[in-house]
Amino acid sequence: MKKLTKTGEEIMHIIWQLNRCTVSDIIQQLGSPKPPHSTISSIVRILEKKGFVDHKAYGRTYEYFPIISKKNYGKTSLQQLVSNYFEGSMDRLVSHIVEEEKVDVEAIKKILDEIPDEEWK
Amino acid sequence: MKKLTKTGEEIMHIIWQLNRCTVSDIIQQLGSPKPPHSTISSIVRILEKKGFVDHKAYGRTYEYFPIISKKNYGKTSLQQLVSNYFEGSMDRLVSHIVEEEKVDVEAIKKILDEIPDEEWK
DNA sequence: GTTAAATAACGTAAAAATACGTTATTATTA
DNA sequence: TAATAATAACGTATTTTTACGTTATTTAAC
Repeated sequence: MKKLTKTGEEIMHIIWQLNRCTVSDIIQQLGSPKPPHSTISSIVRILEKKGFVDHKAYGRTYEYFPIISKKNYGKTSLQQLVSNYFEGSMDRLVSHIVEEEKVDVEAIKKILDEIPDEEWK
Repeated sequence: MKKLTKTGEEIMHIIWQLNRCTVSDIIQQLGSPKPPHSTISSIVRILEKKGFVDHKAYGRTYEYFPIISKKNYGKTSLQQLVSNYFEGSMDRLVSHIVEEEKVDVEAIKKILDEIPDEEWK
């Protein structure tokens, strides 16, 4: 799976949220100053070329929709991060989170307890 | 902190590992077919421009070294990932890891138990 | 209906990343 | 030491990303 660039990722988040949207819909979500329509248009076209979105034409207007889900992209990114910065070990990542990210151990234990048995692998 | 591109990141990993190195040192670490010296040279120069490495000149040769640590970059990347794909919550990330990444709950509990008290925040 | 404003995608300019040829200097060898 | 090979950074060509101007179509207003 190709990697999103900074701007591409920003726009993808909006597309993921709206699910099906035109370029104008995307611009509406962006804060001021609003970029020109053409700017967002070309970013979306590149996202399509890279395989992140596809479109359906309604008359002259394109409605874009994601073909790679946010969940899927996030999952892949996580795996890549772990592979690159945590020796490929999710265990190490968890250690890091507890030791460096100020996440309370008890909170995590509680999370673990809330997970139904069937998902325990 | 600027984001590494795919190639940039690949080279950074080698620089992190070697710690101080010339362009030739980097090429030596790369598998065949070896890219031209000039290719790696320009990637490293861009890494320097972006603030990931700096260099010290020894005669005509530059010795490069990281000025952003692997640990630091990984940490920042993790935070960004969590912010973008796990609602900014490390807790949610941990849930995901347990539920979707086939990491055994008992293994994590063991990790938690091994962390000394002082680090429990 | 005709004009004006809004909105569409397209093409392309500008900037950044990728990739290498070229040239200069250093090291090797005969 | 002269010729050759190896190795350096630099400059630049190519591709990709970023960003908009332009033109065409649609919608709104009169």
